[in-house]
Parts: sequence; C-alpha cells; structure tokens
Amino acid sequence: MNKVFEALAHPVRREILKLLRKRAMSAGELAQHFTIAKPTLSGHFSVLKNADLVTTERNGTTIIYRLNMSVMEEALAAFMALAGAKGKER
Amino acid sequence: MNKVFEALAHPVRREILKLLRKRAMSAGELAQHFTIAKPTLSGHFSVLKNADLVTTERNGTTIIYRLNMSVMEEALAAFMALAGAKGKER
DNA sequence: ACTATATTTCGCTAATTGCCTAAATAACAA
DNA sequence: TTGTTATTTAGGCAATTAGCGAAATATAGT
Repeated sequence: MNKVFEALAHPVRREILKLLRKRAMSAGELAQHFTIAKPTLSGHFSVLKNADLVTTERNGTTIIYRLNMSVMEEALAAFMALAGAKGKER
Repeated sequence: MNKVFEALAHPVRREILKLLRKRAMSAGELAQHFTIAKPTLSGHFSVLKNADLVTTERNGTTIIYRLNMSVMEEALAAFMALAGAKGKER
C-alpha cells in the first residue's frame, strides 16, 4: 500500500489515473495530454504499474494502459481508514 | 492539494495521522510511538503542517498537534474523484 | 532485410528527501 | 539568572526522484 501512496504523490501520475478512469489508453494517447518528454512519462507509467494501479496489454506496437480498479478501491479504503473517522470506533 | 498527497506518501506521516485520529497529542507523545530521532519526526510534522493536515497549539512547553479534519475530508474527496467511480455508472 | 512507429531502457544531472547529531529556541520553575 | 524540559532549526550526508536526449527494443508493413 505504501507504493500506492507514493505513486499518488506526483500530479502527473494522478492526472494519468484520472484520464484512465474514463477509458483505457495507449502510452502515446496519454502522452498527448502532457508536455513532458516520453521517456519521463514512461517512468511515471512504470511507477503506476509497479504500484499495481494500472495494468498493460500490448496491442501490436502500442501498449494499452488501463486502470486497476480493485487496487484503486483498496487504496480508497486505506485512505478512509485515515480520514474516514465516521463512526466505527472502539 | 498536491502538498497533501505528497504528505501522505510517507508511512511515518500516515501513522502520525492515524494516531491523531484518536486524539490530539503533543510532539513528545507522538514521538513515543516511533523509534526515529525527534528532529526527524519534527520534519515530518512540518510536512503535515505545511499541507494543512494538522494544526498546532502551544501549551506551555509542549506543542499539541491535532488533525485538521476539514482538509482530511477534502483530500478524501479528491481521492474519490480519482478512484471513486463507486459502481453506479453504466 | 529494411523502414517506420511506438515505447522503453540507458546514462546523466539537478533537486529533493530522509535520516542523523549538535545547537538553538521557548516556556517555566527555583 | 540558572537549570530543565520540549521542540525545532541548522548542517551534513547518502539515497532517491524527476527530468532530458540518445539509443535500444518490439512489432508490423513493404
């Protein structure tokens, strides 16, 4: 879970997740939304992948990134354990 | 909001928040829960404070840290905007 | 085999982080 | 004022991060 929070710490990576929330996209498509160099972006992809926040699937020469919803939800649950508070004590 | 996510990226800082969720505590009290040096911990406090996740109040020689619930909830909302998707769509 | 496209890996640098010990500051009591 | 306790600031160091351009890899088409 630590890797997940570390992955979320960078604005570009959060934006990537936000884009993938709408639909799966190739690395190139994602790159069009940013002005940073592709190798840099590729590094961000690998952080997200390492945290299991995204999965990949090769399709010819392109690689499709998609959000890993289950891990996102686990992360959300972990966050709520911090911020949540709402009741559930003792 | 970026500062908040950066603050959440370190396990010690998340643990601090978790402790403060139960009740406000002084720096020294918090320190008892960790094995790291106090100056290091003080650095973590300042990251949390800078992100507005905690507030401080001096009480004699001690400084009381308390969770800033409203910012925690904003952060939770921001997180849900990323992970949210709570089933309900399509 | 060669070319083109998509993406990643490599090698580098600058900036930041996290940790420490030692020193400084703040508040209080004697 | 001196001493004591609580906490932070300063200074330094090793490790990590984020960025880049150039080179490497993978796949497909000709």
